[in-house]
Amino acid sequence: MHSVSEENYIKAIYHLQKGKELVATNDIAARMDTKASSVTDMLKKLADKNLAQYVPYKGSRLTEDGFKCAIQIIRKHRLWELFLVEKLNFNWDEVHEIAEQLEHIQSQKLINQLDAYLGFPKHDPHGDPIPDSNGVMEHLEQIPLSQLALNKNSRLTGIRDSSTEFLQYLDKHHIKLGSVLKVVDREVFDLSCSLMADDKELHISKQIADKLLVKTEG
Amino acid sequence: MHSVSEENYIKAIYHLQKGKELVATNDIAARMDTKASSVTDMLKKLADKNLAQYVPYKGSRLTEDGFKCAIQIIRKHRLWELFLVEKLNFNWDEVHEIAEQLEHIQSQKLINQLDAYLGFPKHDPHGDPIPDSNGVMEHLEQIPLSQLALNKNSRLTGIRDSSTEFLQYLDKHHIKLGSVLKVVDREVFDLSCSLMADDKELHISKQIADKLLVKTEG
DNA sequence: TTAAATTTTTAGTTAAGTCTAAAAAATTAT
DNA sequence: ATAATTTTTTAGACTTAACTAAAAATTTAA
Ligand SMILES: [Mn+2]
Ligand SMILES: [Mn+2]
Ligand SMILES: [Mn+2]
Ligand SMILES: [Mn+2]
Repeated sequence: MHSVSEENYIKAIYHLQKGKELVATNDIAARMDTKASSVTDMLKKLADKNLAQYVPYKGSRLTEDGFKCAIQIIRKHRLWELFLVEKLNFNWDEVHEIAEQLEHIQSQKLINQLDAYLGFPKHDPHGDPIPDSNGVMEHLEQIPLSQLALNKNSRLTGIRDSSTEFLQYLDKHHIKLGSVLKVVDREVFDLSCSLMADDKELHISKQIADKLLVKTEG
Repeated sequence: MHSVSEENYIKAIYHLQKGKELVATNDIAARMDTKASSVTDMLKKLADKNLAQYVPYKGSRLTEDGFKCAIQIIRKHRLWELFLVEKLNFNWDEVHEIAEQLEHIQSQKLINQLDAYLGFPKHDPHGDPIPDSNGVMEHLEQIPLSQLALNKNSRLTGIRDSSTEFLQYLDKHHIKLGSVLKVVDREVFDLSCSLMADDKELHISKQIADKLLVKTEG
């Protein structure tokens, strides 16, 4: 159907589109570690195929078709990540690279069977929602820990950074999805926080607190 | 490491090499449904990379490196096929195309974990041997049913054709790996055979009998 | 509101992998 | 042994997806 390259551009636009009207060419180039001129070329192709709307010098956005395509790729990516963790004993910091490859395998039946095999899961190993076969996914009400009121109990439901480095930082401090987090103090100077994390004390920077997405408890 | 295209050529040479000293350029082209001129181009590249030995106008053969590479691709192909059948409820006639894609996923850990998950299987859904992580695979003593002596019991251990059409023919007649086959009569005229297949009578052409690989029983 | 800086596009190359058509080599038949 | 046929290679072209360098448009700053 679409080339691997096209799929990667579609995915990048999808992720950058959050909120914005139009996605800047340079932002796509930065995210994909490529040159802006290459992006422009591809945007024209995606526009020809009616996968993206392209306004020269202004930016681009996915069309209905492009959006559907993006959702399917993300569905595949997240199902494969979960498969690797649940069935093949991978750690959550090892799966992204492999899922980047697996998400381009073309077979509707494969992905639907995999979904069933995993029990129609709602979230991937990083807490991100998995679209169902109709492209519908859960929207979680979650806020960054940096915005959580003092002494309020919360549970970690997601993260804003799935890089190996960040995931390993969390592993090191025994923080995982579902961990109970409470901010007991927040420094006015640098907005760093003192936490109770699953009954263990921990002090983290604002930079980290921004990346921890939580749902308030009770 | 190697491109998908390179891997496909390596695999083709491997499969065509059986017995032969050198593989003909045209044979590779026929198997890959491409043109001989494209094959020549690739053979030069494989030779440059020391994956194949290329003798202009004579043919080609895999080097030690190329052979090892081929075995790893075949290991992946067959493990994925088994995964699809065993875990995702695919039929044996549906898995080849998908495995053709999955065999190019690059991750040593992935394939070793998959192997372990499947219980270090020795054979794929079509009876073909699966190389272990060192590239070692079982060599089965098996003969085509067309060469089996009359009234000798045998068991189906492999097939020489994994096309959807042939696999569906076998399904239709309830023949599967492990089926007990006995040739009760063979026509002198066309070498077609009357069989007892798992206690059911069946008459098959020589063309079919050539494709059924069996191991004699008792 | 003009000038400077930034962003984006265009133009021209490159590399991988494919193709067709023609030339060269090898094989087979006379 | 020569001719005809088949196989293989070469030459040149095309497509996709990159790149660099230069031009054009937009945004920001003076
Ligand atoms: Mn990921
Ligand atoms: Mn994820
Ligand atoms: Mn196969
Ligand atoms: Mn097989």
